[in-house]
Amino acid sequence: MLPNALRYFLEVARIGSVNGASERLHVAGSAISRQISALEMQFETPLFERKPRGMVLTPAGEKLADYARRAFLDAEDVAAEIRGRVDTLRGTIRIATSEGLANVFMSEMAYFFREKYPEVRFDIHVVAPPNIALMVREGEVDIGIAFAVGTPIPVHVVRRVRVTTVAIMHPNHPLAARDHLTMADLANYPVALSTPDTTLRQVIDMRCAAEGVLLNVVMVSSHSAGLMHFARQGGAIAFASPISVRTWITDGLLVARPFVEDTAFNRSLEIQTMAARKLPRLVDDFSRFLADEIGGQIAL
Amino acid sequence: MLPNALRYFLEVARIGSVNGASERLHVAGSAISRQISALEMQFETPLFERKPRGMVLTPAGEKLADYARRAFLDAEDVAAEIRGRVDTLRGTIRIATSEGLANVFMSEMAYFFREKYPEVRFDIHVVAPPNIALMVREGEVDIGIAFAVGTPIPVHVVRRVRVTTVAIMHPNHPLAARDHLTMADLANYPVALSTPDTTLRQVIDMRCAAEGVLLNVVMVSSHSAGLMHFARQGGAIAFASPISVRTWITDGLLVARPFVEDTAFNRSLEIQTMAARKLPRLVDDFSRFLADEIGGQIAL
DNA sequence: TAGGCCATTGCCATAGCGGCAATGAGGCTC
DNA sequence: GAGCCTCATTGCCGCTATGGCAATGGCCTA
Repeated sequence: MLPNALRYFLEVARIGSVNGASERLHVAGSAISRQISALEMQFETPLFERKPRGMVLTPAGEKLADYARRAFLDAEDVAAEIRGRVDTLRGTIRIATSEGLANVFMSEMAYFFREKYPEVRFDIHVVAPPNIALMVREGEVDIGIAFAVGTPIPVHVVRRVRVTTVAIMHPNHPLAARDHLTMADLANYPVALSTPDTTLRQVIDMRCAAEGVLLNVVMVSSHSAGLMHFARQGGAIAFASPISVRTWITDGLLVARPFVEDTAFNRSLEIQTMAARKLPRLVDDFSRFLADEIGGQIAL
Repeated sequence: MLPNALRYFLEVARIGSVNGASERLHVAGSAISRQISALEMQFETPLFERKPRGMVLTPAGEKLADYARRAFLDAEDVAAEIRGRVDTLRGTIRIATSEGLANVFMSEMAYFFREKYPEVRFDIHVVAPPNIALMVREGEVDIGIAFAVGTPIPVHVVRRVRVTTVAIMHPNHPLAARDHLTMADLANYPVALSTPDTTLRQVIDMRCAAEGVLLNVVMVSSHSAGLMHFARQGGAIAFASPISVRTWITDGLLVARPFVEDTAFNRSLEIQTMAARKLPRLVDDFSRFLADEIGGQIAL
């Protein structure tokens, strides 16, 4: 459907070397090298920088790669459509998100969406937050759901919503009686934190630094669901965004207490799709559905 | 850049015959026929209906053609971008519109837009109204500006605005003293109409029929600018939408008087782009600019 | 019924593509 | 600092796929 040159080019961009792409594509490296040269001739500019350890895209190459990725995804969708499959309401939605969001939030969203589209299948990739936008950009997933991080990956943000951070605790916890908390309030109680590479941890650290508070950290985990269960058993106070724990709160298993002065140190939740990509009908519907849902939750 | 098969396919779709495409592309008809067969093999479905007088797309073929057109335009844009030309603010915007809109409205819009982007060039195609959406769809122009007609051409409508119809006359015309008019008011004066294939004429005819009024028609022309000048000289009352005559009104050369009960028999002005196409930066800017402008004029 | 326009098919030449092996450039290690 | 390893690139060769030409058969029109 699309010329091999573009396929090779894209694979080299992904893998970072001709030989690597050669193995993966089962095509001789020479052939790949030639096709890329041809493209560079055609555009009259180098598409890769030749580094000693492989090849990395030049700015021009980035542009072409963006185009090629779009074109391939688009072609796939069209082919599926023409073949009669996946016309509107059945199909797979590929999502990349972080562990904290995959747990409650994505489960809920998937559940509700499937009430409208029972034939939908979800492929949920739980990956490190900085990789989410990358996967969206490379077309490995259709939708990324992530807390915005200072990275300027050029993806399309369908919606961005500021979410607060709340303290999560057992319903009988002494602080559960309070309406609002400060970091200083927590200093006397054990807390459970996520690892420093998470956005959640970063806002908590910033807040502590700002208030000059040293927390009594009894658990650090990269698995937020584990932290929540730990808090549920009364072991510590944990932290989360409201949407990450919604059902647990409404079920009364945990209580969430907001912090005073909640405007600072908040995160932005983003729904991301590939820039300029024509989304398949189903994916588009889901992205709108998500946008509506988190739009409604912005008030909490 | 893209496979020849798609180029051939698209040309056959455009022209409607293999032989026609053969001449145009300087490629043997047999080669074209083969490539199309190959595509049909690949998709396991016919893309054309073979009629005695040529070939017309099947629904599956339509889908593929839409894709191919997008891909080619997109590829062109990317190529231009990579080559360094047309990065952001210089370039050509191709527009299809009707004669009535090309006259005052497009001139104004182009003029104002060029104040922000002095390097812009406009290619304005004045065509019969039903062809505007077709040209947009086939990618022959970037933007279509047209009054909505009951045709279900699948293009993307950036904005749709209901526009009223007003009577246009010399400032000294007796009816210029009135605030609002009915069709019956006009019956005693000579009027100038556009040809029956225009949307403007259609709403006027409908309005006359509804009110049971027979107009004193002294001129019919397919050239709306001529009708306006005729009105300006006092020869007759003409008709237009407010945006089509704006500068003439503000300059005091003509006066426009609205009709009572203006909700019925109005037209919708549409700004159209190719469905699901990634617009070049400049074109996108202009479409937003237009949308803002006509959005602001909806009140008139 | 003859002629014209249409797409398709068979046959052939060739340009383009991919495989293999050699070359050369640039780090890494001992 | 010498040898080795990992790269990408180039020359050569075989093959596939593509395009040109001419012939065929279907369908409509004069």
